[in-house]
Amino acid sequence: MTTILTPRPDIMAILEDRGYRATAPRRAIIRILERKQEGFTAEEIGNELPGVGRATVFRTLKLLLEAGVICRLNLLDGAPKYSLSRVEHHHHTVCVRCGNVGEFRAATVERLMRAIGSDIPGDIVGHSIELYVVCERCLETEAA
Amino acid sequence: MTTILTPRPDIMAILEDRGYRATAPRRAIIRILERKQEGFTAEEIGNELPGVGRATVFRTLKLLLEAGVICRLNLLDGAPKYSLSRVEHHHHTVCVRCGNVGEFRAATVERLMRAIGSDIPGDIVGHSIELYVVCERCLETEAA
DNA sequence: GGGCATAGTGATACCCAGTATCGCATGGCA
DNA sequence: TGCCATGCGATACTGGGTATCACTATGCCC
Repeated sequence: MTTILTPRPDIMAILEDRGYRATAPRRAIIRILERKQEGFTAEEIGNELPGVGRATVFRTLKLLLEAGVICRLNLLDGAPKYSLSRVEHHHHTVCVRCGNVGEFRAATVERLMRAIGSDIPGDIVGHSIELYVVCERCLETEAA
Repeated sequence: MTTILTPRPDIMAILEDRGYRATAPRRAIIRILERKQEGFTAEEIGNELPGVGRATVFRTLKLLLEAGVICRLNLLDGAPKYSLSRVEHHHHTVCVRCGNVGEFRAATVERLMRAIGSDIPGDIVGHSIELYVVCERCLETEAA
């Protein structure tokens, strides 16, 4: 096993650690989303696996979400998208033209959130930050 | 006109300025959401106005969204909610227990976002920040 | 390796938020 | 007062996600 060295070890192992079985549909879904670089929809995954039921795709994405392996984010119009979490805690950039998703980390953000927390009544349990951008690729296409 | 002094002038007037007619259903919807303090769903509005069609509720909410009179946000589970924008630019707190929505403003956030923008490829066109909280009321209920 | 309990599966029907369509109604201006 | 574009309600549809249910396959124990 070399998983100790990789930032994202065998995803199936993460689910097994949580008591879930390593079934063929789960392996297939994981294999596909491991290759996705830019966010994906449940439908996309389903389309690449005609043998796997729609319900199973959603069930598996839900497990991965709970395990923190993937995260769910909203495009500006509210359409949902998933993305592999490559680093522990991060936020997303979403291109408003092509929908591509990027990750960023900023320690300042976390510090700021804690600071804001002290000004707000109640307990802060989490936050979500999305940066809407026009990505470099889309800027180039538009310039042309 | 006293609109200059009030933070939220006659909402119907805002739509009329944008070329939309002041119809009875629109007035009714606006009258209801003006009284909502804590975020609301489209369904809620529809339920309070049995005479108004579902499509009209969504159409009107869309106009108000485009005019910046209300904003749309997502609960942790992705369920959508609307809230009246009382101040120009702001962010939301969402109680993960009861779903109530609050507003907050923090100049630091805006400065930070600009700072982060310079580290990110592409053009930043907007951002959305949601703080997930357990609100004071829910904390009290849980303590009891 | 074989048998078995149970977790997981696909099909299907359903739910909810939101949109498209379409013939009818109404606001606002002349 | 009449006209007609804008807006309306009803309805059917879409897309994302969940519940149900009879069947299947995983993984554990022998």
